[in-house]
This record gives sequence, C-alpha cells and structure tokens, in this order.
Amino acid sequence: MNAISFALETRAPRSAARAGTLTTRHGVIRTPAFVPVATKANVKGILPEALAALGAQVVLANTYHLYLHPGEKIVQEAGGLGAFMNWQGPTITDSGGFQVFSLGAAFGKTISKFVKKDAPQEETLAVYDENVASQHGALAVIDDEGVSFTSHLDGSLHRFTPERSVEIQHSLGADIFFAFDECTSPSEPYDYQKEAMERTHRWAERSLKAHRHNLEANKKQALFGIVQGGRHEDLRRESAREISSLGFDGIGIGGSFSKEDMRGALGAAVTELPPELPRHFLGIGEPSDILEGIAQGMDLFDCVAATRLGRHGTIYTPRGVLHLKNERYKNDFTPLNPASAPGVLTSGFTRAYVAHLLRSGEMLGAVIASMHNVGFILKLVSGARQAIVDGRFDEYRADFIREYTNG
RNA sequence: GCGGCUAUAGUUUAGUGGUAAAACUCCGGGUUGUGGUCCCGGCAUCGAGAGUUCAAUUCUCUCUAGCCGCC
Repeated sequence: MNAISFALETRAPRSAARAGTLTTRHGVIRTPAFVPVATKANVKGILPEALAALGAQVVLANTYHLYLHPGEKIVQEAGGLGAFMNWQGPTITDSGGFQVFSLGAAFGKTISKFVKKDAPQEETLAVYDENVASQHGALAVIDDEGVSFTSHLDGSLHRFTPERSVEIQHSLGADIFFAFDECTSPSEPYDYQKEAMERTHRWAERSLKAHRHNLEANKKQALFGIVQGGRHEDLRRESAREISSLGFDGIGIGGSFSKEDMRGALGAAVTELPPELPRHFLGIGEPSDILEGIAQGMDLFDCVAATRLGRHGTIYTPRGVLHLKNERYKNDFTPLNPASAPGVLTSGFTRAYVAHLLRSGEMLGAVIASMHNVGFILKLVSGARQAIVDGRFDEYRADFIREYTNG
C-alpha cells in the first residue's frame, strides 16, 4: 500500500470546496482539516490528549527546529515524531524551507508570512549573498545548491539542501513531509520571484529523487511538493503545473502573501492542480483565510496564529477577536466563548479568570487560551466540512463571516 | 525638643539653571509553513508655598511628610 491514500467524498455545488478522507498509517484525516502546529514536537501549551479531545486529527512539526534540537537521530531512536511526542495520530513535517525566509529575508524585519501593503522595499530584500546577509543581520543565505543557516540558538553554521532536508525528514518519520522550497516575500520583484520559483522546482525534483532512493521510507511516508510564484498569477499557474507533473503524493501552496493577493494567487494555482491529490495551504491562517482556502478547494491548513495569539492574550470568538488583557475583561465573568458547548475543555473558564492568569504570568492562562483558540479553529473547519457534506458550505461561510466581522 | 538626610510616572530609580530618562506596572495596538512569557505605541510639568533669575524640577527660605541619629 502507498504511504497515504486520498479519496474525495463530496464537492460543494457552488464553489470548489470539497470534503475528503486522507488515510495514513497512523490514522484517517477528514478534510478539510486544520493541522495544529507542533514546531518542536509539541503544540505549545497543549497536551496531546487534550489536542485530540479538541478535535485535532494531525499535527505538523518543523525540520529545521527538530534538526537543531534535539537532533533528528533522537527522534528516530524514539520511534519517530509521533512516538517521540506521544501523539497517536498522523504527523506532518515541514521542510525547513520557510526558515529560509524567516531567518533570511524576513529576519529582524517587520514582515512575516503576511506583509503589510505599505512595507518599505528595504524591509523585504532577498538574501542571496553573504555580504548582504551580514549587512542585514540575516541568518540564512541562499544559493542554487541549498541554504546556509546560522543557528538562531548558538550561532553555529548549518547547511540544508533538498537532499539533506529529505534525509532529516526520513529520520523524523512523519506520515507526510514537504519538499525543501524557497519562500519569497511578496514584495520581491517579478524577476526574483521567477528565479526563486524555478529554483524551488529544481529542488522539488531533487527532493523526489532523494525520497525515491529510500525504498523503506517510500512505504511509510508521503512527500508533498510546494507551489511558489509569489503574487503573480502566471507564475502561480506555471508552478502548479510543474509541481503537479512531478509525481508528488500531495501539493502544498506556499509563499507569503499580502491580504490583497492571496485570493488571486491561490486561485491561479488551484485551477492547475489535479483534483485527486490532497492540497495543503501552508501557514494559513486566520478564520476568514481558512474559509477562503476551503472555498477554493484546499484540504489542509496549518497555522501558528491560534497558539501564538492565545498565549499572548487574544482569543477567537464567533463575534470576532477579543483582547483578553484589556481592562474591560477584568470583571467579565462570561465564558471565553459564550457559544461553546458545555463539556468542551475550556468552556467552564471565564474571561475574567483567564485574563487574571495571563496578567499574572501564570502558565495556565496561556494553556487555556491556546486550547480555546485551537479548539475554535478546529471546530470552524470541521463545521465547514460538515457543511460541505450537507451541501450548504456557502451559507456556512457567509454566516460565519457576517457574525465574525460585525460582532 | 534638637540635628541630619530624603521628597521626580502606580513602583523602583536617573538627571539637568532653559519645561525630564529608564525599567517594571498600567492603557492600547500588533502577531498567518513559531528566533516570540515577544514586538510597537501611550501615560509624569519633578511634595506644597514663597523668593532669586530673562528662565527653577534644578539655587534659597518656609511648611508638610518619611527615614536616621541625639537628648
């Protein structure tokens, strides 16, 4: 049997939204699905058992971080990522490609995965040259062969190539892993976007070749290729065609975006993708962005926002986001989410209580808020899946957005 | 009762004859394949009164409060 199999179940009538089943050796993922991020083999602040109770089906860890700490061999000795972290379900690893961006061009800058429309140009320079890198304090330098990193932990020098990333991810042993790619900033010029995209394509072929070389890993692990191309629809189409033609087990849509061009860039890519392959929208996102992705036919989503926002005091509610540390919540004794059903792990806690914990720096505050947010997104996505199956996804999405933005 | 010291943001402290700095707190904002218990803003007219001076938070005097010592 293949490492994974994917079956489409339902397609929505008036959008590209679809419901499917992704089967791995560690269990089934019903898609669309939200994948909580477990960068260093843990979803920050949430026990695996609680994660499962909240509805998580699969988690995503990071190659670069686990390679540095504790080292992929330790994870391998433990029996692979899932066994190491005591997570029974399916696992995914990201290739470390995103760190080319976050430690390179985006390092120390105001830009992250999403870029402000008015970000100054010098904030988003590509780091393709060691002199530029040291001048800008970046920790990653790209060349055609691969990327050299300076560890953010101890300053030591490391090098990733597509082959090395595959090798490390074989050791980590996740059910699904990604090809090593270059994630560019949307504000790079067209020529650089094209150049980086073509480099990502060459790296994709090398990743596949390295993977196929390891017959043992082939039986257990599926490899997803990543579409790049920045904000340009022609590049996105070209990249989607190219990546789809190579024989990957699934497709990731990568890249950083500005709010304005996510929709178009995604749409351009998706129309070129074969329907039978599972599609992962990397690093997305906010509730509205996830629903947009689902409407365009994406199956998997991962994002750090739920946990990051949670531990810093921002929580999701059906009526929009809420800053728990604001003064007004000091004596707000309503539940975090008044709409959440009793019995949900975090439903018994009041805003005033969690605000107090967060203000006091108590760990439990971050734990509860993170669980609440992850649970919120999981429920949003599983609700979307049910709506697709029931043929009412459009209404589901419209209703959610209306209440979320007007709340 | 006498002598000395101190009095700057909610707190702990800088500092200057020309309208005040920092940390923490507080108030608000940010955060999309996690370098994040993080990042960015905002909040004081310097105990009260009088005097000297072009100008005082800064010098002088008085008062008040606190601390220390002595009787």
